[in-house]
Amino acid sequence: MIRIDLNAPEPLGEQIRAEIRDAIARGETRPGESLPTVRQLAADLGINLNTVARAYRLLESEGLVTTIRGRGTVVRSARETPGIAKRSLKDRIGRAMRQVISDARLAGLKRSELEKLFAREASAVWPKE
Amino acid sequence: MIRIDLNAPEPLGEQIRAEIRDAIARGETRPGESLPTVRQLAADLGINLNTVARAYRLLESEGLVTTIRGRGTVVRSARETPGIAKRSLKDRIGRAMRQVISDARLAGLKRSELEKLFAREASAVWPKE
DNA sequence: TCAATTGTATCATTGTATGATACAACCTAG
DNA sequence: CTAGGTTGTATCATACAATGATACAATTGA
Repeated sequence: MIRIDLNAPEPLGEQIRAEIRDAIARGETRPGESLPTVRQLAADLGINLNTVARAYRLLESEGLVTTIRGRGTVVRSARETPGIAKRSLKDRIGRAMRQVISDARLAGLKRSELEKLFAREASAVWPKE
Repeated sequence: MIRIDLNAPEPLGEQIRAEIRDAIARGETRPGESLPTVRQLAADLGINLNTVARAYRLLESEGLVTTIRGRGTVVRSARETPGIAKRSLKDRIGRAMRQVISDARLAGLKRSELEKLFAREASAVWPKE
């Protein structure tokens, strides 16, 4: 179940992409499972079908889904890890993490609160460890 | 010292804003300290002065800095916390955190790696605890 | 085969980001 | 007190990205 915020500053397509990426990372939608059709999801969200289609194509270019005209879009199974240098990867994640933490601090969150939040979300993504 | 990436997908103004927010949250730039002038920073970064000016105005609207024409822009002292409901606030931070974690997972980071990364960045923002 | 279903391509419209340029407020040397 | 320099601001133009309307193409299945 995908939800977006029509008034958010983030583009609709980006929101859709992020939601689906997240659902896949958490294992909520599993390999082989079909995503809603572009028309279906567009109707549900009240937006244009092209916006959904573009989000799906982004996900395909990331290797997360496979889409075939006439059949639909399906979550791919264990994708081959793309050959990105781990150095720059960690840098990118690190910058994003830093921004979230700075925001939390400026917003007045306590460190312990943020730690709890982090632990909860991390456990949702890595359930077993 | 503020650095931006001219090729990044994020808008230049947003990058500047984020960098300065971060520097303030970490205490690298302290209350009373002056930011570079719009022309100075624009020249350093090789961009238009308006882009810097707009970023500064965003920061002012957030209550992080005060700017006076003819004098410059200065980091504000302990700002009064804006009256945002803590509920929606935590939701917002939570969503951002979730996205970072999902990204890390899909990128192949191990949970332990991400935890180290989190701890490091958190300590930079809350040095004493 | 033919209709229904699915994604794709094309074009127009709107809004945002950035930049060029001119203006206004402030400060300080003299 | 005044002139010139310094600082931020306002206005306008342009480029690009995001979204949407509409028509097209590939696949499926009765």
